Amino acid sequence: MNVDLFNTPPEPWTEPLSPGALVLRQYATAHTDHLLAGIHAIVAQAPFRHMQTPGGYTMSVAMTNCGTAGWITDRKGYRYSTTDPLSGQAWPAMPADFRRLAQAAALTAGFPAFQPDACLINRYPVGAKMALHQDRDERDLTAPIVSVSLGVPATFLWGGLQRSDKAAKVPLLHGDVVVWGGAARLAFHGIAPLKAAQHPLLGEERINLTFRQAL
DNA sequence: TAGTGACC
DNA sequence: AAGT
Repeated sequence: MNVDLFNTPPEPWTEPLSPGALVLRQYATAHTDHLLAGIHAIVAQAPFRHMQTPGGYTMSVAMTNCGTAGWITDRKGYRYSTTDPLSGQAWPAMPADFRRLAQAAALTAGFPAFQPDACLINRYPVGAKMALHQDRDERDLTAPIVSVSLGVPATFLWGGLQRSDKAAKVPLLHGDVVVWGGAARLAFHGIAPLKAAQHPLLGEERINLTFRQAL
């Protein structure tokens, strides 16, 4: 009997999504306590808020940012801003270990030059969703996207380069990391309405960290 | 920032 | 419109 089976944390494993896109299962699991502590400190400086879309609707996902730049949306459009519109101050700094985790994940996925300067923090209450969209507000589209899932499971919608392409449904669990770039950089993606569930660390919510090289 | 396509 |  191998006692180690019960004491060794799970090794991360990798699942290809499409050319240029990879799911790194459990990649962040060993660091989630630390990530959550960092998020709590960031949120104390830059609280979650429900932003408006250019169409005038309020997003169901609550957002904040850390890093040199933060992604924002309002009636005027989508963009990156070096300041938090709520405070007029710079976004909280990106913790060094957040950045290292994102860079290590990018390296594993074949993007050794990733220099993230933006970390969008999305909080999904039960029922929150994100419609299919492309991440296209970044300056250098050769840099990948790194997405870290925390809390209750979600269904990631992974589409193609055309909005009309059928999206695959990919379950994303606490600690999973998705990296996409290259041929997949402009793939449409989203999140299905969050189903009610309980997570030991996060209760009824999901938090997603999206690392980007924005500037 | 709109123009689409899906659609009940 | 990262919306319904």
